[in-house]
Amino acid sequence: MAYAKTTGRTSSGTDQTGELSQRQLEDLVETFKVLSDPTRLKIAITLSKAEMCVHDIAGEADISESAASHQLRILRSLRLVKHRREGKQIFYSLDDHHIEKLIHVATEHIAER
Amino acid sequence: MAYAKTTGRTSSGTDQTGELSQRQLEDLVETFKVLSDPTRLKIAITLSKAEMCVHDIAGEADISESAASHQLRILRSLRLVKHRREGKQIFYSLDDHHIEKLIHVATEHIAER
DNA sequence: TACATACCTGAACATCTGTTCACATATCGG
DNA sequence: CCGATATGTGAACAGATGTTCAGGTATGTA
Repeated sequence: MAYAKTTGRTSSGTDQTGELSQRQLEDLVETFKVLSDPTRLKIAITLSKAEMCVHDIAGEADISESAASHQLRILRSLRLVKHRREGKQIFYSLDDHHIEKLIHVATEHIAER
Repeated sequence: MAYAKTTGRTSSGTDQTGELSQRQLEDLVETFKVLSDPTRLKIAITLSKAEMCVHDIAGEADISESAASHQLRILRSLRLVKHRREGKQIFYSLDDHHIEKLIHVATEHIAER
C-alpha cells in the first residue's frame, strides 16, 4: 500500500467529467485501508473519545506498545492523528472529523444489514 | 479476512455502554476492507452510476472477467451488490446506499487534506 | 444434441501487511 | 552523567489477499 509519507500532494481537483483520477482513487483506497485493520480501527475509535498516551492506547487495543507505535506512525503519516508531548509521554488524539463520520456511517451500515 | 459467507448474523444491537462488541468491530473492519481495494472500489463507484454486466465491469475496472467475477462474489457475499439475470447476461448494481455515502465522505476527506 | 456465449470457481503464485523482537532514541529525576 | 521510563524503528517472519490460469457451469440458438 505504501502508506503516504507526507508527500506534498500535487493536485487533486475534481475533474469536470465526474470521473476520478488515478490519484484520487488511490487516496480513497488509502483512506479506507487505514480503517480496515482491527488494531487501527480500535485506536481510531478510542482516540475519537479521548486523548491518550501510547501505553494506554496499547492497553485499549490489546497489543504491544511496539505494535501500537508502528500503527500510530501510519495514522500519523496520513494525518489522522496528532500528538502532543508532555514530559516523557506523548499524547495522541484524532485529527480528522471525517474519520468519525466514516465510522458513523459504517456503523449505521452494519446495523442495518 | 474471511469475507462473510452470508452467515445468519446472531445479534448486533448497540450495547448501552457505548462500547463496540468484538462482532461489531469485525463488521466495521470488513466494511472498510471491501472498499480498500482499488478494483472493488472502482467496481463500487461504477455500479453506483449504472447497472452493468460482468464483461463491462471488467472493462471499466480494467481487469480480466475472471478477476471481476472473483471480486463481484466478495461484493455479493457482503450484500453490497445485487444481480439480475437477463438471458445469458447477469447485471450487477449497487445494493447499499451506505456505500455511496461512505465514498462521498471519504471523497470530501481526501479533497481537504 | 452440439456449439457458442457469459459467467463462475479452485488452486497456485507473488505480493503485501501486521506483529514480534531486539535495539535505538528521548526525557526526566537524582 | 546515570538509570529509569516512554516511545520509536528496522529486519524478519507468518498470515492474508488479488490475480492468473485452467477448467467448469448455465443459458440460448440452431
